[in-house]
Amino acid sequence: MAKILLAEDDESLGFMIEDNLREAGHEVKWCIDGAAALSQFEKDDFELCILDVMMPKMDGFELASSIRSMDDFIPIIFLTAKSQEEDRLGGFEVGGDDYVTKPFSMKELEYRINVFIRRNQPQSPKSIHAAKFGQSSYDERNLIYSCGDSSHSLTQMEGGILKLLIHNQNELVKREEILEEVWGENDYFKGRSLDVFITRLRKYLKTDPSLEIRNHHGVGFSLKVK
Amino acid sequence: MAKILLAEDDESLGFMIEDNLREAGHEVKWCIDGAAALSQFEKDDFELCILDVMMPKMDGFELASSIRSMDDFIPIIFLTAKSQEEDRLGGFEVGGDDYVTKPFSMKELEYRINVFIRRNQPQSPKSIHAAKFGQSSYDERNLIYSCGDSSHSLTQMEGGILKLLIHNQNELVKREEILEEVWGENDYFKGRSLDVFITRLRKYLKTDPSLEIRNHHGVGFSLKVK
DNA sequence: AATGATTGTTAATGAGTTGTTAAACCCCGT
DNA sequence: ACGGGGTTTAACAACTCATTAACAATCATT
Repeated sequence: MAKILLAEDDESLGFMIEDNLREAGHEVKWCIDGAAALSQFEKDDFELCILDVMMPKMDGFELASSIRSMDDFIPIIFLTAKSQEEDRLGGFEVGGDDYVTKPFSMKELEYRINVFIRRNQPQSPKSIHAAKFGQSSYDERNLIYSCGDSSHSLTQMEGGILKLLIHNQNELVKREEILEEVWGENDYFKGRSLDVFITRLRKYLKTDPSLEIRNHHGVGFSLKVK
Repeated sequence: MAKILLAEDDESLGFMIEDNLREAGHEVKWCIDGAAALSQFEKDDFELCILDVMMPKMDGFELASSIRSMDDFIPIIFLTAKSQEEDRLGGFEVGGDDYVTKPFSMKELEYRINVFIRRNQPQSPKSIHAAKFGQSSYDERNLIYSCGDSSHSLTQMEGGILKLLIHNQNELVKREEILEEVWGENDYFKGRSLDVFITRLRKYLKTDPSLEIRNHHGVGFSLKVK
């Protein structure tokens, strides 16, 4: 499910965590101290870090800030024996995302891991993912544009373009960006197709007076939401 | 910073949280029970939810799963007085992302909020392309020059020249530099075009009295910012 | 101050881009 | 092969904006 870096000096605890996470379908690299974890992090690509705070050689906070300096985004979860607040806040200060206080159950740790994994996977297959904009909404998965009570189902191309525009609403999206994203290629005729679809989208969006697709001559389009 | 829905039935605690979050720059809607929070959520667009677990009419978990059925992504943080594990896990089960156990410090809550806000931001690294100069700003990506509340959309050439001048504000930019950068070639006629665009830019920039495009005879131009 | 070169400004031109409609094409299932 | 939905191409109208022209103002050099 995810590739996880685990830094934990307690042998039996570390082993148990590693084992449980493997069981849960994750790929785990367990390091016995902070220094080992750091060099492992540099060598390999992980999706999530679980760091014990109290460790020999390099503690969890130090390790976290080293990791943060390399990767601004990877989720970091601390394991801490102390429950004093200053320790927890210290963890957030060095760029941690969460902490679990010992003793903890594997179930809780797994839930916390899943929160971040879910967030890193932009689309979960089940979700409805209906983006709202203006007085309308667009369901990307089912390609349905709705305004008020009326709704209209879009084609692949229409939907792809609208999705891009919504994702960058009030922002200019370059012609080439759209062509690359929706068609995968950028030639003269695809460009003319794009214009055709823009016309169609404008027709659909006419039901919502707060929306407007603007052209920026020679550059691209933007979806203006009043 | 973020638009937050707060559901908390304890009056004094709710007020204090609302006040603190406002102080921290957030926009907060505080609801006194779960039912009120749910109808508020339906009416408005929030970026994050903070839900007390124990509430009259509709408890936090119930509320959370209603919210989840509408929005699969919005971060949900629970406030819980109980520290029993089954309660925490229940929170994750209905789609919660985090919980804070009472009593907690505002600092800790804010850190947790920030974790999720930070994670929700990275979709717009492009919109920050707005450079300020004088009392104005120029959004390079969207080719929009704004001064005060008025704004004007520029063409490619206008934008290219202005960008160069802003990047070298109060510095002399040679004619040939501009021609090379914007047109890719440097002949007599492109030079005359440049002069035309300088005129246009001067017209736009007239709204900002602290700005002036100066000519350096036989050399180039500079954007003077007082 | 006189001269020629450079720059400022405005307006006209025209090449190229976009908007729109309609027809042709293509793919898929029948 | 046929039909239907979706995409692409075609054709033309409408528009935008870079360029050019034409002339005025300014500057550098003498």
